[in-house]
Amino acid sequence: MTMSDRRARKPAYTIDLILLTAVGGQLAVLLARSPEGREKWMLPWDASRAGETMESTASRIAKTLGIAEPSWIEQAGAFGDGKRHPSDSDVSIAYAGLVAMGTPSPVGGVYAWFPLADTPPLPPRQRLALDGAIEIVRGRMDQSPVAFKLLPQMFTLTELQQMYELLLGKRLHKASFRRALQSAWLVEPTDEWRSEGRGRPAQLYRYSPRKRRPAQRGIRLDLLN
Amino acid sequence: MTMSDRRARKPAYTIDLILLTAVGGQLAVLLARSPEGREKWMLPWDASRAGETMESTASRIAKTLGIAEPSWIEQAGAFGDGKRHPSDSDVSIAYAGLVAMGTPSPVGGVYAWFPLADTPPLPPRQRLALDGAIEIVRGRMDQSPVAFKLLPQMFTLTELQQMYELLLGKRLHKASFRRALQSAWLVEPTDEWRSEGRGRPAQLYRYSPRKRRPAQRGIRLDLLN
DNA sequence: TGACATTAGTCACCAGAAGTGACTAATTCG
DNA sequence: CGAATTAGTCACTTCTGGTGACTAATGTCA
Repeated sequence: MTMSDRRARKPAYTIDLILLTAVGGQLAVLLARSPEGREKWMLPWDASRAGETMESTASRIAKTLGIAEPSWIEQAGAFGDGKRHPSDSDVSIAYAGLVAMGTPSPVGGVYAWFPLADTPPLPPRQRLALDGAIEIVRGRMDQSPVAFKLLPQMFTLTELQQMYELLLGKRLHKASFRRALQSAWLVEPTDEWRSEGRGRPAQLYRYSPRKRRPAQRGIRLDLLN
Repeated sequence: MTMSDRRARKPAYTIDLILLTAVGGQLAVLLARSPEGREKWMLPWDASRAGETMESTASRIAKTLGIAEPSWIEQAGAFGDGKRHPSDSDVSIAYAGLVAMGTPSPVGGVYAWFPLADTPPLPPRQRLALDGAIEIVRGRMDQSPVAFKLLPQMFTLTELQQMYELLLGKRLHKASFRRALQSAWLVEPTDEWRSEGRGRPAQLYRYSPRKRRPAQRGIRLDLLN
């Protein structure tokens, strides 16, 4: 079953895919034009096929969008509660996926990236799924190398910092950021440099985490507020 | 539909409830005796009824267990992927709930608290749900007052510290813990004291978070390891 | 009754982490 | 060549958390 023959029968549950990338200094989500109206949009979705895991369904959906394998994928929750959805399913399982910026995207008028600040109205259940997925991604920053998965394999430290600033929604100090990066052993320098117009060229790094001590850190009760 | 007439028809999806509490210095989960065998156990579950949200279904299940409203509840993910489940549903949505220690529990031989380290075999899909729920609860410690929801309304700071130690799986230093607690403005002292046998009596506190500045803290890249 | 054990609560010191501004380095542009 | 621009580092300060030792208030028991 694909999105186009979604009226065939009522599926038990469907998979919603929230693909995120960074474009123009903003997070953006991939939406599909709804067959129901010229200017109606929705999250890509489909029902699971026999023998598929939920995550492999999400991957398959990504593939049909012309996106190669997302660089990261994770379940973002189950949504239902009577909210409307393009499928007639009672419940949909949302998967959040990240796509490295600069990945060649589907052209055509069927799919398009929308900056998060400027998304069109969505079916109510998908709106919840999208908001939940963003929260998941932002919340995973500390546990998962989310920022790296939004960048190409090689990147400058300034690009990495800008990605963190984008996800955190606040400016970071250059020296602090690099010091933290250093002590976390997350990146290794390559021998390539990139000259971006004016200014001193920047060294390119790649993500290459090293095993370390279990990061014996203190309690952070202050985050509870 | 209840657990006992679960063969009536195949539900689209079911709700699994993972109720956790602290007993004897350990986290424990509430399991129900399976009708299929004397010594078979399972997570409490049920199908959603018409007009119910998924979360209210979870609350209702808790109520049928003789547990008053859990002090905290949150979705812990959707599980399916062909793993077996007492229901025949394709997918189950897991909800994690916390019960304050000392809450009167269902007697009878149908329900029982099992320390996490000593749980009986569970249906495969429920095993995943349980593990996922524990991870969720442990991971929410920084964002949610999870530890407080496992304690009665009034508690000593030593009890609170022990609860954090239980959830974190490591010892904390008394002075550090209290300093962090102080600067987080999470508790307020009552004018009651509790004498626990020998030793100086301890002052009782209650959870009473005050709004504060958004805790403008640094980046924690070290957690990525 | 008075020393001792036990638990609560606090203090002061120290080490390490993060905030910050200023500095040097390497490039383009005019 | 000099100004502008971006990369990269340094040193100083501030703050947070780790730690052991201290005082306080109770019960226990010789």
